[in-house]
Amino acid sequence: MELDDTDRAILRILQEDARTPFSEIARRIDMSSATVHDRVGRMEDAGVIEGYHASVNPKAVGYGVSALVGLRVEQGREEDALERLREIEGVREIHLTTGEWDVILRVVAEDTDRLRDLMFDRVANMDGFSRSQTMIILGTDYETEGLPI
Amino acid sequence: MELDDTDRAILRILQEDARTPFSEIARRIDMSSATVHDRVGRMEDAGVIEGYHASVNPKAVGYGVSALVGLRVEQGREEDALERLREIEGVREIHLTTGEWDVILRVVAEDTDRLRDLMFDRVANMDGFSRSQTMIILGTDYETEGLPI
DNA sequence: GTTGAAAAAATATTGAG
DNA sequence: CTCAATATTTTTTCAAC
Repeated sequence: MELDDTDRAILRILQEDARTPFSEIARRIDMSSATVHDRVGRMEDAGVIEGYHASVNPKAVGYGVSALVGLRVEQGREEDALERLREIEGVREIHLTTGEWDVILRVVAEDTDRLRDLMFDRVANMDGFSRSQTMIILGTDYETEGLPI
Repeated sequence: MELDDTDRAILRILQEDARTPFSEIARRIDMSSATVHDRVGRMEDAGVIEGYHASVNPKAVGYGVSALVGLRVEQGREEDALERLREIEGVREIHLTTGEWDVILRVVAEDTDRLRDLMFDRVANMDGFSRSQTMIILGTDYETEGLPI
């Protein structure tokens, strides 16, 4: 789908605050709210907008620790290994990467003890991985909400 | 702020779809929508809910490549280095980590050429970093929307 | 594609238990 | 804290340009 400047302006606003009323978006981009409605609907249908999500403070729901985990996968075990990773609670993202690691996970845990349990009981001892490294996120200095559009 | 099971149920729904009408949430958790409204407002005020964001398909807006970038920061240059990283377009997250890297960035770029520009012109040659490694994300196998609540 | 206006639906507010 | 009822605002639809 081709996006014009109006679409991009709408996306910028919705990335920032997905609950901005269409009437307010319309006012800001100087169009009618029916147009905004129409364009948003088309971007949703086309998969440009993938969804709307509340972002929840991890600490408020008991997750004190985040980490990135690099993994080396044994040859031929990829499919199986990934499938088991997906089932582990606390695993939020699984990325296939170039460089030092084949897979990088992003995980959350209640505290460092639980993170250790997660890593040693469920990941490190899991068949199919030859090496792992846990990089605990001490703090997140910066995080944009969305892409530069 | 203390969260009870009702609050958590609301958070689960809003993480999944931030535009779910309060009336629909009320129906699902078997409460009135005024209650939902009240609880959501309090969770917003308390910072439990940090915001609502549309998630945009990166490819649809021209970002074909994502990467994780590990960086080593020279002693005493941390503040200054981080500040300059924040200003680079395409840098979406800056995490301070334990382990092999001091800082891990998450970046997006239009294509691998642009990623190379970003990395070599703007990051690798930047003062204050002694080593860097770019891990291109070949694909994301799995990504949860939000936390396990 | 866009619009203004009407209809439908949702959210915000109020007052009381 | 929760609710029902009401007031307000937003979303959605639609004929017309």
